[in-house]
Amino acid sequence: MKNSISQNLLNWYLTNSRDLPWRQTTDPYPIWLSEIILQQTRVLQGLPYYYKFIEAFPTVDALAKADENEVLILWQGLGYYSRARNLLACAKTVAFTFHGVFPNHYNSLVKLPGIGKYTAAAIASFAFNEKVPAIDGNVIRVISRIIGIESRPYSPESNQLVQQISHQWIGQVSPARYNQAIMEFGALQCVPKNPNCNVCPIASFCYAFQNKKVHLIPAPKLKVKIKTRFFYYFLIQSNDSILIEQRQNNDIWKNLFQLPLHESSTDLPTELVLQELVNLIHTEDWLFEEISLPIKHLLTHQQLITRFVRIRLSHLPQKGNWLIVDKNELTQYAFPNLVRDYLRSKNFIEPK
DNA sequence: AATGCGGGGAT
DNA sequence: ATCCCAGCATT
Repeated sequence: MKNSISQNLLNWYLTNSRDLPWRQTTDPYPIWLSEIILQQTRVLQGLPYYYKFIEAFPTVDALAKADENEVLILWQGLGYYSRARNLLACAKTVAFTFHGVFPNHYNSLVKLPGIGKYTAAAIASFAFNEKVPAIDGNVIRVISRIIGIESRPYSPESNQLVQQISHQWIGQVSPARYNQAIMEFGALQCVPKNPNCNVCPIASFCYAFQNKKVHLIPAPKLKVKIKTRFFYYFLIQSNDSILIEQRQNNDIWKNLFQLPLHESSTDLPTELVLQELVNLIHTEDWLFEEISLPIKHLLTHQQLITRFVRIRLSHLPQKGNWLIVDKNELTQYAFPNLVRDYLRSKNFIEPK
């Protein structure tokens, strides 16, 4: 006998699903690519990136031959850049170790870089119809509300229950369809805030709706404390060339490029900022042009307060990992949004 | 089990 | 402002 809730979800999906490019195929390459792009990312935000990647790299073998900066340039602006680095690492493994053929089981997929439990289940079910539930934020919300899981999402109790229910519901229907349907249901109908339960086909089975707890389930995540960092970037120009450097530590924007930076944990007066500039370039022979107002850049877990200092000097010093690049070559480097937007505002990079 | 990692859209 | 998104890797 078919479980009525999963059957309702599939029926709902039939008439409410979006037409998305990676849903028209069982080829694991576009499915994998879309899943990596969509980790912690809304479909509408990821869609243009998906098209860019498919066009630049039509196959996993083509992607495997790219160099990392090339991939980061296409990824620039999407965030969580370890996804891009792992995307390339995974492509290389598939292309060179598995001769261009994706593993076709969950247990093999989950070992690849950048592929965790959710993504392995998504690929295994969408491409190979393996019966493994893909459990993402949407699924946790939908199941929590229907069943009435009031413990915090991702807690052991919540995980245990969601797993159990998922296996039950995926049992009698097409695994690929079921996973698509419940996620789409969470993304479009059972949304986090103010879902329209009046048109919900499952409301009569829903614990949260029946008990007027839709706004209480799932329980809110714990808040993380936001750290503040002060960045002072130096646009150091000589003729049409400027200095850039690659970020290398285990920190935000790893492997992306930026301008020479001084970082501080406190706000600094302009004199001190200029003193730090002198410490960096070891010369007093420069022409101050301007210092920008502080620009606030919000990340999930920290806020950056950034000022850009623009100077000119007669010739650019070489130091550490600094690169001297012509302004016409800047498109060959991947920058964080913050830096790219500033370079754009100064016409070093063409407007979008 | 907790933490770090981006950027943007919806409310 | 606040929440959270087709999560993963590291500690």
